[in-house]
Amino acid sequence: MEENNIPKVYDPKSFEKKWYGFWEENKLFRAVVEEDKKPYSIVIPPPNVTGQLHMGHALDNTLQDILIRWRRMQGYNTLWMPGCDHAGIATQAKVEGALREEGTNRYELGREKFLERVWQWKEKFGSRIMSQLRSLGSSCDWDRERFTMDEGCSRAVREVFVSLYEKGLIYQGTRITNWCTNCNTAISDIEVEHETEAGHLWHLRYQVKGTDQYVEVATTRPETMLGDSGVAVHPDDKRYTDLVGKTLILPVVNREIPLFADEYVDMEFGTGAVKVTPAHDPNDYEMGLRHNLEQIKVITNTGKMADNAGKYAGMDRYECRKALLKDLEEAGVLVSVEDHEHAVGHCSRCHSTIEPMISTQWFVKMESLAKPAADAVKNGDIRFVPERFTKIYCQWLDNIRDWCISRQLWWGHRIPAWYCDDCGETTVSRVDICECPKCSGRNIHQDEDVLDTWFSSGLWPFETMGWPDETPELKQFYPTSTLVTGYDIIFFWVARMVMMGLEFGKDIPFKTVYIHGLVRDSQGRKMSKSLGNGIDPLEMIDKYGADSLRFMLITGNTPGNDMRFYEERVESARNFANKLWNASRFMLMNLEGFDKSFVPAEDDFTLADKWIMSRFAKTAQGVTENLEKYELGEAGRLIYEFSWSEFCDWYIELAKARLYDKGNVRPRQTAQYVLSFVLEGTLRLLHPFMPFITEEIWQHIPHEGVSVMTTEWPANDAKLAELINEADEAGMNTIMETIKTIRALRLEVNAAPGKKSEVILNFTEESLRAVFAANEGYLTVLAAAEPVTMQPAGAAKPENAISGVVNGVEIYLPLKGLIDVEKETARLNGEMAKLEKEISRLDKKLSNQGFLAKAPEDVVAGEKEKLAGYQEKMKAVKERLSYLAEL
RNA sequence: GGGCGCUUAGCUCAGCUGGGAGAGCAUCUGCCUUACAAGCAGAGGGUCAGCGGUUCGAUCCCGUUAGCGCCCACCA
Repeated sequence: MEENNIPKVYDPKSFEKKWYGFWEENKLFRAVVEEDKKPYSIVIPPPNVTGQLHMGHALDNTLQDILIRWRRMQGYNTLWMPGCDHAGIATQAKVEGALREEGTNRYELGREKFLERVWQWKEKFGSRIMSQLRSLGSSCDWDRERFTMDEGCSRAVREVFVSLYEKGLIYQGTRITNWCTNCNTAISDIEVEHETEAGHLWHLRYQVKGTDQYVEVATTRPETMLGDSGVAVHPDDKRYTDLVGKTLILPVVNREIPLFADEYVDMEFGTGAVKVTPAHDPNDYEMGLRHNLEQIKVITNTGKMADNAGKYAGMDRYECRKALLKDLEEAGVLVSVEDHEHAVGHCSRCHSTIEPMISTQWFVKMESLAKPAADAVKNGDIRFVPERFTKIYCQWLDNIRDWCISRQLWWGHRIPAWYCDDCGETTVSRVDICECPKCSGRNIHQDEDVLDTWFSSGLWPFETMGWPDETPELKQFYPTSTLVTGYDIIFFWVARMVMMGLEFGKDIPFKTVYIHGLVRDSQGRKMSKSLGNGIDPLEMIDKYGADSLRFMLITGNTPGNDMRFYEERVESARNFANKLWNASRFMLMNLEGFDKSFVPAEDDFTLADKWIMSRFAKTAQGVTENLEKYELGEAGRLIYEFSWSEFCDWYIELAKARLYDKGNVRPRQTAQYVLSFVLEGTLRLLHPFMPFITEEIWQHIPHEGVSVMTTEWPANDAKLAELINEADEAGMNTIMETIKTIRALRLEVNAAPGKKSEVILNFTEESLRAVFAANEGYLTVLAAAEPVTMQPAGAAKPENAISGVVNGVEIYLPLKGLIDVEKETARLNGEMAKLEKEISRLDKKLSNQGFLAKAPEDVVAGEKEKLAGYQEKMKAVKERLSYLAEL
């Protein structure tokens, strides 16, 4: 931005990359441990290396960057730790997809070669993501970039796994888990999404052995009958009392199965008799254990019918259902079918229907870990913003079940367990072993499975700081200050981090959890690949600049709520940037002769100077307060309003006269001083929100220091408070109100824009006259008022004029020609109606004894003042009306 | 079956410890006024979802109803 040749339009592309490079070269994001400095730290929610950043990431990282940049300016020693997540199942699926297109698959490739491919993928997308974060402006300490599968994280994972195993909190078990037949792996409970679906309830009858009697059962999944090993009824169910203990013949299969009683059964539902399939239903599994039933697995890991399914073997589970139902019907076993809505579990990754399946998996015992994690939030050590997420978090932890952590995948942290083929011993070890510690046999092999991705993400806050070593980083930056993330991963990630942090980090992992919502499309739909409604943040950055995107994402919505993405709103943020750009351009064009050392004396300042500085001080305070409350949107809005509606719309206009009058040096220098002071301060306030444009402008206007990002946060300065001046603000407000009224009146009479209007002001509040007299020029410049006659309240009022009134001032625009009496009367009548409404409201309020007795004094005084103001206006309006009536 | 959120201007949303509503976009009227037409100056538009309650006073607090959305949940 050279003074002679300042681009007229804001062009973010011309400088965003440049400044990011500048910040990095100067190591301004670098966090260095300095024990005497107060720390502020954030660990990034590591984006998955599956692909590229979406709008949700843009929001998440903008929020973090604002907090980090703000705290940095406040003088904290800030650390923003960046990195990526290996995202086991998701990334593996991506690479497998790529292989499929090449006509091969991971089994053909083999484990080792496959993993090489995934690492290649990781390199490509990991660096792409990091470069996208840079485009957004994220001020991460890149020298510390981590990956959940790098050496350090792997060591931490190993340590935690073994340690939990030694404590008896990790165990291996063969039991029923959620199985995704498509991903071909077990998944944890929270990876199952339940959806209500319209299905059927098929009623089947099972013959009681050796009799003509039948027991009717109802099922939503008839194909599982092939694996039935019993039928259960409630012990109190009189209908079945006589039959309990009898044997039934399972149709088609002709297996003999027991009819038994179990409390679990709901007598009200269906027929009160439940077919029991221990191998394919969690409840049946439990009943099976209680009654020692056989577990007959009739569905394979890939969703086909198993060999023991007789003629149905090899069929897909749904094909089998169809075929079986036909057979059952023909055999007269199918009694009836009714429509039935029920919740069906789906894989959160691929959305295929989950099949409960018995398999051997590793689990974490959660109870003893969950309790302290819930307590940390209940007792306030960790705070959720917004607060309502506390309940959601606690409810989950209070009802937690064991966590299945093994996955039948290749991409991930391999489970550090070895099996001895000679003696059968299982060894869990911190280091790889090649010999069985029990029998010294060398016929050992490592567990094939890998850990749930969230197992390593759960260690993120301390594993990235060097744990299990006791590092200076841990000492200074752990616990971290704030965690910023979406509500969708509170259970997956936040809760796990708290549990792991308390258990291994020996402290909570973060003090505040700042939760944001989802970014949806303009119709409120989730952005997704399949819908094709996703909007690429980079595309928006390319079109409008990162600052505009950032500003759009954090304003106009409230913490924890979803937001809709409208390109129009990015455009409007861009317009704001452009406004700022031009304000700076204006200043630079008028900075000739600027003297850095010049400091105005108290009486050099005009009313407008003092007013804008007071407004700036209040804005700085308001912004700070809102940032402290995590109301980033409100903070951004305050800056927007101040810089546009006050600084640009009023102050710049008012400063022009002095700036253009080059012969009058001191007033001109004062205007330059104030302009520069306020603009520079505003840039600092805005920097966390819009880092690029603020740097670009700041570097071109008078400044001290290397970068705006290392300047002091304005509200830190105690002197700022001294700028606040209520009396000057009040005086200026009256002038502004007067100007607006004159503008409206001029429009009313279609005054030619270029022509001045004569204005007569009668002051009912005499003290205002001096204020106006000293600043008469404001009216001329901003309201085209000339000449302006100022007189006391009692002075004669102009006859042929239209009028307006603000508190303390009656305003008259004398007209050369005749006034349109009818039109003016109508206008004033409208005015009067509004005033009457207000006055009667306040009258009523102030004659209410209860109000007078119970409302706070200042409120009563305020209402009285308002009433007096309205009454005064009313008086003026009525006078005018009666005057008009006489014409 | 529990729990939560939302309902405010035509649209999208603010309104943070109760003193009678704001922004952006859209609409209408004037303006190419030497920073900015990505702009300037004006204007219109809302019984703050319905009903009850607390209070001197409710968009805000409590209860309730309705609509929408989300989360949790092992009734076949």
